[in-house]
Amino acid sequence: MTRVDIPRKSIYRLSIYQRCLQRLKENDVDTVSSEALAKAAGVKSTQLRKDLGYFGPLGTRGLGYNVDSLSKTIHEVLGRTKLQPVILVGVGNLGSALLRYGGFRKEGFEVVSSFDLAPKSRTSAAGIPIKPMSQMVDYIRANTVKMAILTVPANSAQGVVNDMVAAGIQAILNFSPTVLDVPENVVVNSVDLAVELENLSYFIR
Amino acid sequence: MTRVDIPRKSIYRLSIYQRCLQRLKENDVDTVSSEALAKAAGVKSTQLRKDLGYFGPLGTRGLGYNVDSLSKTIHEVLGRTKLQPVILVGVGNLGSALLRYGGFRKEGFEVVSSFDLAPKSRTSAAGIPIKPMSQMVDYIRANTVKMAILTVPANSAQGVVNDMVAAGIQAILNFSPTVLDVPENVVVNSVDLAVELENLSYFIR
DNA sequence: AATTGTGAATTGATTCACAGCT
DNA sequence: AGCTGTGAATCAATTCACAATT
Repeated sequence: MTRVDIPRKSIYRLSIYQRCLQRLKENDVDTVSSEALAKAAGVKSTQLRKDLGYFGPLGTRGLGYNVDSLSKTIHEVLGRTKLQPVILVGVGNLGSALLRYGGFRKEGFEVVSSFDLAPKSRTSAAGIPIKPMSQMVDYIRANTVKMAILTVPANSAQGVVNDMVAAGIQAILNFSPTVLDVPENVVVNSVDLAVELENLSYFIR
Repeated sequence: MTRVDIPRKSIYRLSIYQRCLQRLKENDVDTVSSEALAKAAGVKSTQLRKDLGYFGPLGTRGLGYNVDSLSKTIHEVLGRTKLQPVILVGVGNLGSALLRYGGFRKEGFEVVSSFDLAPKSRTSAAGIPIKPMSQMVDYIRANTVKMAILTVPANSAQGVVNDMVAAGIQAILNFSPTVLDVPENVVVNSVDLAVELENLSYFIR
């Protein structure tokens, strides 16, 4: 079973299951049924089982899943076994908020440096270096950084992306309101706040 | 053709087409083929035509789509004909960054007020009122607000949601890292930064 | 007795292929 | 001649149903 034929949405849900498992662990629950976990994650139990099924039999029939070991397995599947360095590019409003929002660290990601065309200071409020854009490419190469968070204005996004991809970035979390063109070995997840709001507004009467 | 049987993903893409049309308009292009527009939006031309097809024949065979009128139609379809009031709940790091980030206004959304358990000041840097949480429900009712941006910690999210839904909120853009339980007439779009990163990390070698 | 794991059936979305306009 | 609009075909994801296992 190669990685490619597992639906991307299943991978997505794995992260959600992981978060639910964490909460169960905090409450000292050590076994959970697909029914219960699915409910917490907001999906059907059959879907949960199908999702987990891609990675081998992980549960015990008649009993359920061991919270601790399932959580460990998902961790491994997602490739989250060690701290992953990430850079953030574009220290404007949103960028600096994300730097301040320390929540990534807890999940195994470390924002090791940020970059901006015209840094207003040398470090962010949270103590993360803010370097001039001109140093980005060298930094990515020197530290073999594979992940980037992109919070630059829409019109400069594609140019920055070309540079980071050439330097070795393989995954981009894009907040710039634009469609990025990348080679197929690079993966992009886009979060467009205006699109999300616009989409919601369709559904209100 | 009722609203319900149009795929949600099509609605999503409408917003993206809209953005591309805007850019074309800025460049004084007045006609565009499905081929060209689809390329700009990063989708196949057949998909674009199918998406638009749900809302009637919008183009001219042999010619393409009129940029201006297509843009207007999408605007209407998305229900974005007048400024839509939105509240933001939870003025922490992320919440205050979003208040500062004025980008919504341009897209037809106005953050009319924000709420926090313990407001540190009466207005945000951008001049948006920050009111105590206890006033949220009355405010929603008094101003018939239908949309909310939720940026509270995970453990208080569900409680806040119950209150806002009871007061009349119909659509929620949720940044709290948790699964929300809402009645089916309420729609939630969740943006979970940690999940997005985790998902990306699966795809890097 | 309970609950997983999984082929088969179903439902949903995308793409094809081409008829129908301009 | 060119390009849209759309039913049919394909491809993908979800759900069902039940045998297998503890």
